[in-house]
Amino acid sequence: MMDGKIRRNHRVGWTMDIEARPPQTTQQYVLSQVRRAILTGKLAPGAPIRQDTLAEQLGVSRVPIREALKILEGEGQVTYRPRRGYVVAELALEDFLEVYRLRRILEEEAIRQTLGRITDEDVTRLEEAHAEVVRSSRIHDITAMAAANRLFHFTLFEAAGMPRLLRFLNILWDATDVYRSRYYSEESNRDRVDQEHLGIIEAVRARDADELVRRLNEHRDGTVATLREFITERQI
Amino acid sequence: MMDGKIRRNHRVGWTMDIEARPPQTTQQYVLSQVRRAILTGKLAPGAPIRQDTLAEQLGVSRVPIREALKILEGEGQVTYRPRRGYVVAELALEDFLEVYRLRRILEEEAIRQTLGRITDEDVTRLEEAHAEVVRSSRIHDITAMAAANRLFHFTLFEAAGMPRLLRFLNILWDATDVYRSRYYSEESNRDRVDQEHLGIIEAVRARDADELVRRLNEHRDGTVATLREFITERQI
DNA sequence: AAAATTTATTTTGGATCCAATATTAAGTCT
DNA sequence: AGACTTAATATTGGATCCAAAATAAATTTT
Repeated sequence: MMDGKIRRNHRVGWTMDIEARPPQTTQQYVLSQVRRAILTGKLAPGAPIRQDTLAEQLGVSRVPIREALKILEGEGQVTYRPRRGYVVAELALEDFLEVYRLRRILEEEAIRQTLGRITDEDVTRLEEAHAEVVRSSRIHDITAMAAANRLFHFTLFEAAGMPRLLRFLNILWDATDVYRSRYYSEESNRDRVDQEHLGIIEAVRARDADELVRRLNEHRDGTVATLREFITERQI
Repeated sequence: MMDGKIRRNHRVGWTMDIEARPPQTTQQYVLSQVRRAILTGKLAPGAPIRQDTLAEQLGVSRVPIREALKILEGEGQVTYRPRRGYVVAELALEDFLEVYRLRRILEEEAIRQTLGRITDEDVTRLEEAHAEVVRSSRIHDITAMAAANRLFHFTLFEAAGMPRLLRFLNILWDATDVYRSRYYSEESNRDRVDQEHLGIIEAVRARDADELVRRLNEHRDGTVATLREFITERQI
């Protein structure tokens, strides 16, 4: 085992793309980095998370690592067994379907609440998010598209003004982030998303709740059908 | 500030009632104690949580405290602001209503799933839980009744076999634990609960999903109506 | 050689120490 | 006195150190 001194290298030169100014606290920095590592597959599902290794890689001590891992545990992104440590959570087909089933219910609730109180500003932000989705879709920037897509949907969810519901939805979306990115890597899927978003915006503009719910369900079911295959083939 | 050595007194003589054998790790111990403190009102909503003080009281260092608080933050039991520390979460009327609204939706989903796969053993456990509710209700043991009541409902939720849904429900129940205990301190409320549980069991036995959902909603709405007043008077 | 046992190594959990920020108190100026 | 500035204190965040448990490797036993 190594035990050289910590260099806190993330304050100086760090090569990764986003993460412009480092977060307020180190744990937040660690949290975002571990999130990214899981998302990009650097930390693969089922892989144990060695605190020492991670600490060394990020140039921090183990303390902020542990606190960040506790948060991820709460979100179900990692699983924890006392004295055994943390493991990147695996998503069986069953779990995947549960996530989408819960999303269907909770998103309908959020959406209906939103439609009753949505402002023109919200609609504008929705359209802007959509524009960004299209833009990043065109240039094949999967990461940007995933982020923009999330912003698109959460613009609607946030407007509901239900913090716990929002938190649950975030957790559910996080759980399948990896797979969603895969979905966007197919051009046909990207085009489909763009198209469906248009229909969603239309329903929002018309303040037609039932139609909106219908379109969102359709939108969601489309991804589920495709992603199902990714999951099952991973299982083999 | 004091800084005497830690005595780890929770291994030896600790006066509190439950918590027979101490949990595997200190953070688990801390977690359960802080939970209890919030539940009993020792840590009142809005009150800042001083890590040093808490550490001294529990006879541990601040490290497990911090990890436990991170979990509670994830559950929304405490709020956190970097460099400012943790505060016991306050539940405004709005939040309270959100919790029950989400419970209504999620519990219906859990229940319907459960009814399709429930075993006779589950029903037996449900009846046992009910018996325990009645027993503790009779002897005016509010804490025991709250625990038994929770077991009663979660026997149904667990049988659904949906881990994320179960976790969400736990979070929602935790958020209003304090108020539910108050509800049970009224004898008439306790009797009402016992009665309604009988109806619920009946619907489960008959495998009548719609009837079960209806009864559960009624059951829930009853508490909401009463608890609403507790909340509003606290707000003043 | 395979199983069981012992020893060595790794890894986690917790305690203590130190630095940085936030909060409070004291002092200064108008 | 009230507002502003500066010093003192309290509190959090992070690093390091140590003990206990788990895992891996080596040894012994059958």
